[in-house]
Amino acid sequence: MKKVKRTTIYDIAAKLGITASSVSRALNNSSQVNEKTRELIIKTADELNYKRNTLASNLRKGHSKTIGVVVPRINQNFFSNVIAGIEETTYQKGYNLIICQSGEVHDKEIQCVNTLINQHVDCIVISVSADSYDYQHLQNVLDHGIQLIQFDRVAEELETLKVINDNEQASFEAVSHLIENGYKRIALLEGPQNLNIFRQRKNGYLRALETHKVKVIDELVVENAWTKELGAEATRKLLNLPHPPDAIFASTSDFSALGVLEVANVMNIKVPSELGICGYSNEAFTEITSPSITSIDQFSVYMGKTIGNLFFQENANTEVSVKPKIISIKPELIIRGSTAKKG
Amino acid sequence: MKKVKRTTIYDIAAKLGITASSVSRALNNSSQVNEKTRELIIKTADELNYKRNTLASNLRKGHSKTIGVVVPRINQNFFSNVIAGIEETTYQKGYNLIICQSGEVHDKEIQCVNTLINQHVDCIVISVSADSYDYQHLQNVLDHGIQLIQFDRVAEELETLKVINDNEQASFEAVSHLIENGYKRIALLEGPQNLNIFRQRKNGYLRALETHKVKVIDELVVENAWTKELGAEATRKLLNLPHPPDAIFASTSDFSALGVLEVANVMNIKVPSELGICGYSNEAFTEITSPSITSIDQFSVYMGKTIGNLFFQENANTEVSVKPKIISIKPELIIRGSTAKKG
DNA sequence: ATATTTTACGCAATCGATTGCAATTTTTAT
DNA sequence: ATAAAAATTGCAATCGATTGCGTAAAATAT
Repeated sequence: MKKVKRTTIYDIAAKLGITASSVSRALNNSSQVNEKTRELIIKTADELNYKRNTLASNLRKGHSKTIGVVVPRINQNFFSNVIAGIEETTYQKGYNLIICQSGEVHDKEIQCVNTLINQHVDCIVISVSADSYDYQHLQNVLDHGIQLIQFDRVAEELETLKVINDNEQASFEAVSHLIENGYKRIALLEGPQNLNIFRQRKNGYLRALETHKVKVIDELVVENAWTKELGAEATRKLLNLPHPPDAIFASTSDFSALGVLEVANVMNIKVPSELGICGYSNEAFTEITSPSITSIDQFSVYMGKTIGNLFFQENANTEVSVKPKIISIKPELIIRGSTAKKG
Repeated sequence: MKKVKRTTIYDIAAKLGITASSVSRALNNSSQVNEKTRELIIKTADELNYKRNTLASNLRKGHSKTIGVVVPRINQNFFSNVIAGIEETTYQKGYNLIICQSGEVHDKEIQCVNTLINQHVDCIVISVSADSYDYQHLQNVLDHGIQLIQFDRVAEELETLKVINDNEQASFEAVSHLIENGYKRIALLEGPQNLNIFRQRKNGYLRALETHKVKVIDELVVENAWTKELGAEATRKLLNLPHPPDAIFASTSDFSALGVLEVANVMNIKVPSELGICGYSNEAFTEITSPSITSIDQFSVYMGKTIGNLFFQENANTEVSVKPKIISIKPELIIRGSTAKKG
């Protein structure tokens, strides 16, 4: 099964007693080939089970019709949804996706990016890993004339196309919602502050407090409560405080929020009457916990589609691109049982 | 930003007054190049920010170091996990993944496969879509000398490498578990029977009944209860039967099982005392419903890793491959609250 | 110092498809 | 029937890297 000689345009040409040029032209719908010979060529190509060698074609044409995607983890809901969205829009235009996962490790992220540059991808779509500390590798992408689109977690200082959520506003609305529902002492579980998204979410939290003239209490802000376990741990500490919070905004993820809920259950603290909980991401499970968890939907598949469309739109521009475009998608607060103090 | 001329081995050669051959050899760690010139070459390559053109390299070498993956949906837990597993094992050997989603549509699946053949991928990994009715396109992959690995949903009649779950055994154990826990009338929600996995699961169900001398009741077997909604609908019908079941095995998915649970709640039927529920896939949420749902873990990430390893293992064999290998992974029954009749 | 083996490097073809330009054939105009 | 224009097709270079073969240079042996 190894050494199968695949048929090339030369084979077709030979069989028909013509040149590979004509075959190539026929197969590419060039107008400069006779209709009858085209039909003949296509027929024999079919007979010989010809499949174009995209490698050769791309090498000659100088592009790969391929888009590289780098995400921390493929099998994380948000990312797999974004990827699905990208795939959907790009596939129909004949583009393929090469997927890499950085595993939240900066060095692997660099490796991935380099591989993609080697592959001559036409565009790299990336959401940086949590421990990224410098962005030389991304600058390098630009230097190689490769389109770069950052999404969600972005290096703000780099002038590239960006597709992001308006995290600040979403957080603002979530916390405002908590305040308006009568919660007074709202804790924040925050993520690594080197990532823009977590900074923004914190800002939204702070702005909401300020707007509603609620004092910020430092001990209610917990760093790096990222996972369910860390969320649970943070919650235990918070609820054992002399002045415990009456609501927790798990700005890091719904998993974290789930940790909060489980600890509340164990400690026999009633949600939502004694403790309000709001998560982030609108994972499927938020709907089926009891009570269900208020969360924020990021429209991840739509985000993916937006990325795909942005790429084509920018590519259509033969002009020098205008200033780096930033598309911000407004997330939606999904109100559920876990924040229904009044109700 | 468009027309960036990338540096090639010729540029490096020119700058150093040597030939591209030597540059190529140096960069490929060939032994037939002087150590000092190699260092010099690598140094200048670095200075000029050289990145190998993988297209050219692969064209010449006759392979692409790329593996194509076709799944119904990327953003379905099981599949994204398998993909993550494949990526992990293949990435470290320098292979890239091209991902396509068939969207459960046969024609798109064919398109995807053809694209991948064009791309000269070294291997195609596929889980066929639900409405696949013929497998000419897969035969075609083989005819082009491309390694083909089917997983989970496979065309059994095709002699290819396969990595599957032992669905039959898993189902058998799940249903046996229900019987042993005292459930007498066990309904089955089954999936499209053109897919091997659902046939096997049904077989396991039947074998369990037979083994425990329980009579099969036709009206308790419901076709195509695939999604949460369909699961719910089927449940409504089942529970309104003159002789309703006292357990439902949602062999299609945990989502279906979730539909069952929700309907049971609405109808005020107590789970697990009045109705046992078992799902399939061990989705994250099965753990957090109340009661939590008994399910079957498929070890999806591990499955992905197995696929990756199988590819390399087969590729190492320069010999003609032995008879098509089938690797079966034993799923694990995860017993939770929804089937604890006795407890 | 000469012969022989190694080592290092260059030459040129190759992978398969594309494309500018030239050559030929066909069509249309005169 | 002849000239001019248009439509087809062929020729040959090109994309960038790799590699078999040959030769020059260096290292080793005699």
